[in-house]
Order: sequence, then structure tokens, then C-alpha cells
Amino acid sequence: MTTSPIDLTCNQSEKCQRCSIRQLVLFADLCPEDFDLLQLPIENIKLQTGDVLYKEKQAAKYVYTIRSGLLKQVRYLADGSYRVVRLLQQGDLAGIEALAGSSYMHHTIILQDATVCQIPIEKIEQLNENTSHLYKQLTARWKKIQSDADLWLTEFTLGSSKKRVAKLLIYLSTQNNHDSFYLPSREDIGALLAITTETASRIIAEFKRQGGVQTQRHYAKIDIAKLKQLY
Amino acid sequence: MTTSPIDLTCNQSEKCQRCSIRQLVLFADLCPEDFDLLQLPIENIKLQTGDVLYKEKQAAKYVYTIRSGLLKQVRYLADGSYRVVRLLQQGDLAGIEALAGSSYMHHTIILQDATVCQIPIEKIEQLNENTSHLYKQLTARWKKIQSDADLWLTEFTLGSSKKRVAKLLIYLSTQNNHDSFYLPSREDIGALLAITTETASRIIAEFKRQGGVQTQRHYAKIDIAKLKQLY
DNA sequence: CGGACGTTTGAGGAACATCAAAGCCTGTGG
DNA sequence: CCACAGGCTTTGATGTTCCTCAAACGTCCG
Repeated sequence: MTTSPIDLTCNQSEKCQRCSIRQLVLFADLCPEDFDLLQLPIENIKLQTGDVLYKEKQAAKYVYTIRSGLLKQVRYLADGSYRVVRLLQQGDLAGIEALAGSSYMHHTIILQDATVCQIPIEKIEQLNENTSHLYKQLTARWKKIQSDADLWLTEFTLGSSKKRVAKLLIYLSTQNNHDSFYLPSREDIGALLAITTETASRIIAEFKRQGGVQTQRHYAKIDIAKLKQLY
Repeated sequence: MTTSPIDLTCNQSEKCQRCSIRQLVLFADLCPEDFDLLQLPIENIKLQTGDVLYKEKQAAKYVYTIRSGLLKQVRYLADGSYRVVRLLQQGDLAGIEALAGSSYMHHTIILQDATVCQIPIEKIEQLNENTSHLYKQLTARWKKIQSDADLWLTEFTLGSSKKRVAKLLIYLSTQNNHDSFYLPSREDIGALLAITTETASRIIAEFKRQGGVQTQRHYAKIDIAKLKQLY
């Protein structure tokens, strides 16, 4: 979890305006004058699998825009186990709850190597006071959190385990435009779907035998049509 | 300009400023000058059990502040069944997603007789442009949606049915300060917890026999300590 | 090569869904 | 005031799914 000090030297405004995923990020609607308000540094951070972006209850000073990779937001339970409550991908924000409180609500952990932009909260609040251009994007992000939560509750907590695993695989495969996608560990899949590690393993192993899924290291390809037949 | 106290068309500003749950609602932070911007009428609506506040995909023109009662937000599934994805109570907003889109995301249905304030979306947007006082409350509402969703995923979709029902009863009982609370139908409890109506019924019946729960019509009292022993 | 960790597989049992029927409230109309 | 219909709740019997405990197997890495 290292950051390059070289990044900090060049003009922030220009860096953000030239952002390659500009249309996807929080600052999508800002105009050049808005960018001129950005004085504090926005760091671009590289993270790898297993890194912890931040922990629950930690003092919240930054909101993070996900530029690439896959992250999980996790709640640890009284018995030591954990539940994955959200997956974050390109364009999503991590730690947005920092805008309404002083600490983070989850552990946020990198599943697939990621790059994120670290945006100081003061900067967001400062922009909010000086321009109305951020409001729309922020609202859209909040709404996405809500609709993702609803999706989670209707798609991934209901029906047989087989159906849930299949739906998760289909969801993961459609979230990027490569033909293969990062396949979480069986334990994480369990924590995502509220099933045990063993059940997750059994189902994926069976899908592999039946030709609905092919795996290679931590990546998978699926045959969506075949998968839909199998559950 | 004087206004009659019984005139329903009386000055909106005064009505909202005198609101009995002012500290709980979206407009909590507004100052008198902000209220003067409120030109459009805000209607106070009474609703009873079974009424539909709005439906999924319906054109969204209003955000609703819940003044009293209990509402459910529901997603209907392909097989005709439904899933309750959220409960709304005093101080919550219904239809807030209207701020980032043109239609509602759920069916919102009254469980326990309710009163709600109907706020036109234009009014919120207009206030947002003219004052920064609404921003904080709106952000707090979005954050609550997120934290409620996380609560749902960790408390109500995990563990044995018995545990989930007990947690739901405890949750419902602590949400108001009366000693009894509205107990949803067994079908709704099933749709809340992703279990069948029969299982919900069996568990509540057993809790009743063992003295953890007492019911009367649609209301219940619980013995929290005893309930915690039972699962 | 050996150890650690994640995955797979197995056997057995508990929990829950399903199908089905009976019981119980509540409101309605005779 | 009582009888009855309809809807919700409760209960039962049965079968399936999934969890639990346990062990073997792979794979990656030092």
C-alpha cells in the first residue's frame, strides 16, 4: 500500500480533468473553474489483494473512488465470522458515509488488485459549498448504494444455494467486459451469499464438472446459458 | 399578512416550522428564511393499513417524510412472491431515490396506519440550490439507508430462522417507546426474513407458548431477556 | 521437499420448505 | 345476537436442502 510522492507535484486540476475514467467518477460534472478550487492533493493509490483500505470505526478522512479492481465491504460478527455486505468496482465510492459522520462503517478490503483515488472529505464539502455540480453525482452514488443493497437482498439472499451461486457468477461476469472475471474465494462467496464455505465449494465444483464454469487460478469464465439451465 | 389557524391553505412556512417532529425531519436545519422559499404546498396525508403510497416504476414526483406509522418497501419477484427490502418509520424518507431519477424503485405499502408529508421534488431541488442547510440532513438520510441495509444483511438474513425472528421482534420492539408494537403478518415476516410463512408462524407460535411473546390483534409485547434465551 | 492454506469430497443429522388440512379470528348479514 | 364466509394462523407429515464435522487432496511458496 505505497504511494508515489512524484504524483503530488503536478497540478491537481489538470490531473483530474484528464482522468481516463472521468465520465464514471464523482467529479464527472465539474467544470474547469470547479477544478481550480481543488487545492488539496488527491492521491492515486495502488493496492493489492488482501490490502485493507480502511477499517470499521476508523476515523474517516477520505472518500475513495474506485478506478479499477474489486473490493469487498465486510462486517465482522460476534462469533468471529464475517459477512460481505457490498462489492465495489470501477466508478463506485468507498467510505461515502464519511460525509455524514466521523468514522467508517465497514472494513473495506481489496479482492482484486485495485487503484483508487483518495479524496479528502474537506474537499468534497468545499466543492459542495461552492458549486452545485457535485450534488447530482453524489446523489446518484447514494442511489446506487440503495439499489445495490436491494439487488443484494432480492438476488443473493433468496432461493436455493445453487441459484444464488449461479446468480453471483453471472453478476460478476457481467460487471466487466473481459471474458473472464475474478472469482472470490469459496469462503468469501459463502460470506456473500450467507451459505457455508463447503456449500459454495460443492456447488462451484459441480458447475465446473457440468461445464457451466471454467476456472484458472482466481479467474473464471462462465457459460451463462448453461448456468441458467443448471439451477 | 395574517393567516387563519384553521385554514389549510395557510402559510406553508409556519406550518413546517411548527412541525411537532421538526427535529426528526428533513427540514430540521432550515432557518426561517429558508422556509420562506417554500411556495408549493406540502400535503399531510393520512394512510391506513394496506394503502399503497406508490408503486415501483411509477413516475416519481414526491418524496415522503414519515410522521407516524410503519411502512414496508417491497420488490415483487418473477415467481409472483415478494421480498420486503426495507421498513420505514418516523423520520425516515420514502421515495428519496426520486432525487436521482424519474421513477420509484419499490412498492411502498402501509403496514400500520401512517401519516406522511408529501414534498414535491422541485421544492427540495429548489432549496438545495438556495441554501446549503438541506444537504446535511439529506446526506444523513442516505447514510441511514445504507446502514439499515447493512443491518438487514447482517441481522436478518443470517443464522437460524429462530434467531432471525427473535432479532426482528427485538428490533421492532425497540423502534418505538410504547411497550407493545405492530406485529406484521406471518407472510410479511417471511418476506422480511427470507423464510416461509409457515416457518415464521411456527416460530412465533412457539415463542408465545414459551412466554417470550404475547400477541393481541396485530400487536405484540415481548420479553427480550426470555427471547434471547430461546434461540 | 515439506508445510500451510484453500478446495474438494463424504457421511450424518438438523433445519427448513413443501403440501395439506384444520383452527381461529373478524367482519358481515340474516 | 348468532351463524357463516373468508382470510390469516397454526399444526402435521414428509422430503429436501444445507450445515456440521472430518478427512483427503491440490496448489503455492518458502
